[in-house]
Amino acid sequence: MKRKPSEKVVNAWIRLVRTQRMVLNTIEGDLKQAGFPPLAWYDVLLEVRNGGTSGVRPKDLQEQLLLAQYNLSRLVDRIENNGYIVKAQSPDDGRGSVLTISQTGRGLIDRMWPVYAAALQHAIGERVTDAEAATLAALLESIRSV
Amino acid sequence: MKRKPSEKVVNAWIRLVRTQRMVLNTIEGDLKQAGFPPLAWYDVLLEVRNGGTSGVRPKDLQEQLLLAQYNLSRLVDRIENNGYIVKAQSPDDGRGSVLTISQTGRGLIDRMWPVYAAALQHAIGERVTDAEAATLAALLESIRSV
DNA sequence: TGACATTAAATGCAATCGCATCTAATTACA
DNA sequence: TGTAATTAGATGCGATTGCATTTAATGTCA
Repeated sequence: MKRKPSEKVVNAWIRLVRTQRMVLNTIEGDLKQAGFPPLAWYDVLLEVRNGGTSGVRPKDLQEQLLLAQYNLSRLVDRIENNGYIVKAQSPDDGRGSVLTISQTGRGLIDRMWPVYAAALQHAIGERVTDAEAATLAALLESIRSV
Repeated sequence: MKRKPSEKVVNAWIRLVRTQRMVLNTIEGDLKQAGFPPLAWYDVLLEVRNGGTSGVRPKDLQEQLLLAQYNLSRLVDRIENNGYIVKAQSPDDGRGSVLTISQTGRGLIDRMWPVYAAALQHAIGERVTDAEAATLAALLESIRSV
């Protein structure tokens, strides 16, 4: 088993970081420009909305979004303090809570999407074909952790 | 010109973020575990070392690494305070400075690399072929800003 | 069962980030 | 050339992150 990555692997990693950073910077910039909260809020709201009426556990969110426990905890706090999600005691597990999206949360996510979408289209959609995007996604997926 | 990204583009972006986050988390974890500073220090040291004896301008570093101006300014401060780089007045431009790597900086970067390399190999190298890594890099490159 | 390990989530505190602004030097150009 | 506009970099201050620890509830297993 090799111990050192090949040049190609290192280069792919560098490109991965730079590209992600670049696209993220433009998205965050556009969102802020439009008066919206950071992208992380959108990510949380989307997952919570997908959880429907039964809600989502913070722990699951954490793993889904790959955020540190304390970061997610406080991110959820902030979003809740702004009224976009509701945090309730979990009926199944006394230690945990369950998050559901509020009506204003639905409104926010719906208003954020056009801005987010336009930024994505401009930063990525206009630069690769759909087939290339699919290949890219597949390659990235193969790197995912076991 | 389309205004909304296709499903494939959105999916590629999601994968891009998650994969980058996952790999970055493991690298940062391994570096810390080994008692080293964050990856950003390595990035800076590498660029500065590549600048050789003539040094590197913070502004160039900033664009290369896609960091915000104030973040790079303070990052450079911290690295300098730890003695790994030297900041001198630029001879060409009275506003700016020029960074060069110190002997201990060279030592640090050399000791960090094996840990960084092993993490990269484990997180990426063992999961894709060299050809796939090259394709990945090329696709990411095509997303780069004009 | 009952003690012990594990897990979900919160939190105090220090470090870092983001924003807005400032300073000093350089560039543009009437 | 003199003045306005731009550029490189630093910095005060509030917000967020990271680390370590805490609290309360579950799981485990003799």
